[in-house]
Amino acid sequence: MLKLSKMADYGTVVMTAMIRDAQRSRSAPEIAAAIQVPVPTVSKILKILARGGLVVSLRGAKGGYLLARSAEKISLVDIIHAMDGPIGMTECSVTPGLCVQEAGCAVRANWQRINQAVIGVLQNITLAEMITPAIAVIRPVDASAIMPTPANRAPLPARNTIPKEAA
Amino acid sequence: MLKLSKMADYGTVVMTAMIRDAQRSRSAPEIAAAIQVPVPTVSKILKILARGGLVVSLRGAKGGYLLARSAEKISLVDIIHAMDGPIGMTECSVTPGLCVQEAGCAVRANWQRINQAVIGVLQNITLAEMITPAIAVIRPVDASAIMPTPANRAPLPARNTIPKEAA
DNA sequence: ATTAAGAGGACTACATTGGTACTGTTTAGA
DNA sequence: TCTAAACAGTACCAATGTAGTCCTCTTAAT
Repeated sequence: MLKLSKMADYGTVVMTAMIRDAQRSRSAPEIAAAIQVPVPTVSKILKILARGGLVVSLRGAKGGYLLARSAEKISLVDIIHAMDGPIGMTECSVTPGLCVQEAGCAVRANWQRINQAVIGVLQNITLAEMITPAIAVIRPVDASAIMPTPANRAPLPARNTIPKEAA
Repeated sequence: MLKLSKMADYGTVVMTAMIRDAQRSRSAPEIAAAIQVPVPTVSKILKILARGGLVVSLRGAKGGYLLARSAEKISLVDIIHAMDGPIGMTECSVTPGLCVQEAGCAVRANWQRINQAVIGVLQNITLAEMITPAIAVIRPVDASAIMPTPANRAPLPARNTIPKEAA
């Protein structure tokens, strides 16, 4: 379904929970309680985010986590990248040398551009914006694209085998 | 890693292989040979594409497949949607009612808009463009186009995808 | 009638994901 | 100095999803 992992999803949730009163450090159990997610899971997520440099950890008693920088300076790509790794629509556009026909493949180059466009969308959305009632602007995309959703159920032209499902 | 499935990837490859001489029907084995992918796999992909209305099948001896419409009129969302199902960054932005959390979840509404933006990028790229040396443009857009999505002010029951846990 | 081709499932093997547990390390405070 | 709270790292398991194959049935040209 082309969706990001639950962990990346949780990642944004965890981080949004840290925006308010951002200078106060919070323990994993506290955050877990706030967002209603099991403590071990939240703990795991925070560790990953910490490794990604998005949150800062304070060890020891009275320790906890803080956002590493202000929510306006954290983008969705940052979070997704930390939680899920690189964003790439196709394997070959991230890891070269997997495909026999890489050399003469125009498709691959195009996928790489598309990746950039998608990343662009995500890059321009900040953590801070995620808790606003409605994102002000989603900057880099293609306008005419937005319009309606797919609904492109093809008209099925000239075919010779239809009877079955007409029933 | 936020990537689309191999099947969707293959889907685009299969379809690009059908662009040249598009009015000639091709059998699954023929296409498989052209793109160097096992016949059963290509066959499966073509069946899915046919169900999605992107290719037309001709049964019987001398049968095969044809693009259902011109490559300029087939977009990447069409293909991805046919192969992978709906595009949604988070589960909750596609299937409501999965998450136990406070009602004022602005995050969810924002994910829905982001989805639209990503879909927008994909929708504006045609199959025909995928075989050009480089996509002409991925035109920049302004998000006001994205805003006018239907009822966002709906009573959001759930936050994100949080499985039933708080028993 | 024969045969090439697609349709539709069923099935298997594998990889990834989500979630948990355990052990160690750090540090505030009694 | 001792204790307890809290993070760090890793290993593990269960469930799910994906990729790929195969088999049988139907369709249609010759």
